[in-house]
Amino acid sequence: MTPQEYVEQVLSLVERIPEGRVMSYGAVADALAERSGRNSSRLIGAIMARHGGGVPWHRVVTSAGRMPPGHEQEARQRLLSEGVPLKGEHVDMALASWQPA
DNA sequence: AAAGTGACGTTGG
DNA sequence: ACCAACGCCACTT
Repeated sequence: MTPQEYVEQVLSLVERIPEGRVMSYGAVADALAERSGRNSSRLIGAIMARHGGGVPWHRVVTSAGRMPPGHEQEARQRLLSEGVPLKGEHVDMALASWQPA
């Protein structure tokens, strides 16, 4: 699978994250690991940074529930408005974390 | 081909 | 609970 195809897989998956739920970068990488032969949370971060504009990027956070550097404001507001359980400044991963069936 | 890079993850202080 | 230091790994130069 070419890098471009992988990008499409990642974006497709992010589009399937339901409102009010989130996935960590690592969880996205894990979910596509078998299909893609890749498993790097850092790569997901890079992909979201460059190609995340058209998908619900705010539903992808760090494993600790932190939001992307430089977009904390925007992300927090969007998450709040769609009912993602927050715990102070971070997402309550125990409640919000989702993974595909 | 080799070195640089980073919306990460984990661990130890 | 917060942060720095590492580890990591696939992309980019």
